[in-house]
Amino acid sequence: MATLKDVAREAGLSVGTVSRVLNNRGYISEETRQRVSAAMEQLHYQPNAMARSLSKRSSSMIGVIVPSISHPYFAKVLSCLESAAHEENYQLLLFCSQGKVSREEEYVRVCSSNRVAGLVLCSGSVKTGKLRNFGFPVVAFERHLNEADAGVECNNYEGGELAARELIRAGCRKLMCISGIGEVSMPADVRREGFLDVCRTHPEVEVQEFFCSPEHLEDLNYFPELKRFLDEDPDADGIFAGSDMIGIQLMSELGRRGRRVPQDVRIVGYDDVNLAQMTNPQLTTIRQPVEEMARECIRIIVKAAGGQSIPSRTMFPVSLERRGSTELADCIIK
Amino acid sequence: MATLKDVAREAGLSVGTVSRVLNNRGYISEETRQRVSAAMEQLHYQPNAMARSLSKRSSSMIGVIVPSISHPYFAKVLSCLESAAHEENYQLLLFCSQGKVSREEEYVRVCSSNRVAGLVLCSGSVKTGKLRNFGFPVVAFERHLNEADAGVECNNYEGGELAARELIRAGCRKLMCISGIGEVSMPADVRREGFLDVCRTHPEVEVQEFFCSPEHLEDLNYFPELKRFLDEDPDADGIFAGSDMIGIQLMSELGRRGRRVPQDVRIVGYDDVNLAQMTNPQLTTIRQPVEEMARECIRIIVKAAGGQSIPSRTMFPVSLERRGSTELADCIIK
DNA sequence: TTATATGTGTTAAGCGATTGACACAAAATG
DNA sequence: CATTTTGTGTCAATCGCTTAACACATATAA
Repeated sequence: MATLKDVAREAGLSVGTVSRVLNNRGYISEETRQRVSAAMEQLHYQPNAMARSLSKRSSSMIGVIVPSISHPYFAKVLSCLESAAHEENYQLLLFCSQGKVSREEEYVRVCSSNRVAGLVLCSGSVKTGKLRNFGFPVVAFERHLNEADAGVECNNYEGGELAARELIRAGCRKLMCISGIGEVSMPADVRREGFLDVCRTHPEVEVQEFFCSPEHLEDLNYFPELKRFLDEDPDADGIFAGSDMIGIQLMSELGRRGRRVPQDVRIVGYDDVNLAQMTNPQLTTIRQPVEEMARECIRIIVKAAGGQSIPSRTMFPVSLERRGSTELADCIIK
Repeated sequence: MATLKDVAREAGLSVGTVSRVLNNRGYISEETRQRVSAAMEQLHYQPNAMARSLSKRSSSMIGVIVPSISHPYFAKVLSCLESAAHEENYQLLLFCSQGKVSREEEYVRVCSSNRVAGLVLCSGSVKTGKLRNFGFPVVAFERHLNEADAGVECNNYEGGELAARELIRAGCRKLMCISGIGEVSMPADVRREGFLDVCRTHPEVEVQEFFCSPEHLEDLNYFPELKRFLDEDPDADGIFAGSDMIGIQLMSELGRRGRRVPQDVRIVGYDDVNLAQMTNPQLTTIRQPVEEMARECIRIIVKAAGGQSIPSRTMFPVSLERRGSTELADCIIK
């Protein structure tokens, strides 16, 4: 492949000058610019990103670690991150931890090896001291910060509140709250708190709590657990699902049991993945502004790369997307 | 960050020796190995992948271009690719073309800039001459080869045949064939051919063809088109959906119209994304062995990186996954 | 007419590794 | 004892690009 030197020779210029053109430094005449780009064209020159990164001591790559790629929520996050990164001329180095801490740690090392400009951590939580001083910022996406340098999250407490109010508004009295993740200090925890706090102000409603184990982030199969929950509490009339995936599977299972949504039981999901609009009825859900959140992550990393200081915590609002699973009227017209 | 030099100093060895340990070249005593790894530990040394790549003139990164990340099919492909790449100690550089050729071409250039070990192209098709001689192999995933160096695909013709036979077996006589992509020389084309060829051998069945426009790969919303199709041909009793996403939305829309699946109309999807098992009824579909296909892609690139020659075309078999959307009996028991 | 701004070239060091040539031990083998 | 194998060190070049220092033009402004 052609190198800078070749381009310089072809253009009849020195390497220094060509490099100046590429990096827009110092004074360059229009004519020189033309000659350089002509030569680059001629030779199909592609600057060697490795060499550049080596020189600059940092690359234009951003690491991303997700627990699962095929989970629609993370697929959406990934998609938004890619789009935001592209706008800033960064590339994504993708890693899937499958929820395993050992893989997470390995991937953090690989990121460090590759001198990424930053790391977006959507997965678990590497423990104390493992993250600091890697020379690049670590941004936690919808995770508790632990050792990250910054956190981007949405208002999960408010999300829980919205869900509870929606079910109560629709007339539900016997509620179920199914949390996606059982571990402590996860976003799902805060959602549950918001939900339960609202319920407590309504003495007429009654709530049962259930927990799905976190390993289902990968296989996405919540059916066995959901069946158990529904067996245990068969006549709930309103269910808050900790994620849309739980909500969708819940509707499918309820259908199999002959319970109609929303006539017999109403469901509120969480995340607003695009699948939530592809079920019948469509799933009412708490929407996270994932696009904005992803953009913020990238912006933080770009800022840090530019030597600027970064906000340690950014919180985004959520909103209720009312659809057919809580409102009969919404079932009719699409 | 610590460099090789630092490690050498810390271990009381020379740079050459340490490099030998890292790359397992020449003779090294056990004691030296110990001292090196102790020093690396001490200094939290992470070899600089940029420097290494520059020296070796190739990196351990593999580029992947998909048209959409949030599409469950590509999310699955991506997930399998990541897993396979990890096994071979490669990393994934992720790009989303959104179906735009201009972005594809840009991304191919970025890959070239980054001296990737290879590129897996799951998206569209960069035209003549744009791909050859980049210095790394381009593997087309479920795409026609055009200018790629290798292709990995599954037997789409057989998939179409299987779908037709399944619907006919179930007693359907008035079929619809909805192709996901209208363009020529796409895998969906071959699927349709297989489907139609089988239908032709059954004079008692009648088929209507429909085409969805390819832009829905990104937004995933096929509803408007599907509604039109169903309006046009409201009494079909068997539908072959060109992809599971089409199949799922079809079932949702049919539900809204009061048509029962599988009693009134039977559906066969394509791909077997995990969502196909989360609907009610579950979706019968043609399964692609995506895991194996992804592994093959990575293997091809690793082979090429090792200087070996690579197969220009690899085809995998598909299989029918019979579920509730074509078989009433399968609706009852999960 | 000085100064200052603008445009270009040369040179050399550095980024952090890899790699090969060569030298020189000590240990194992014949 | 001579030879081969094993283990380590030194040195220098290379990968392709960035960047600073310095020199030398010409053009423009004060």
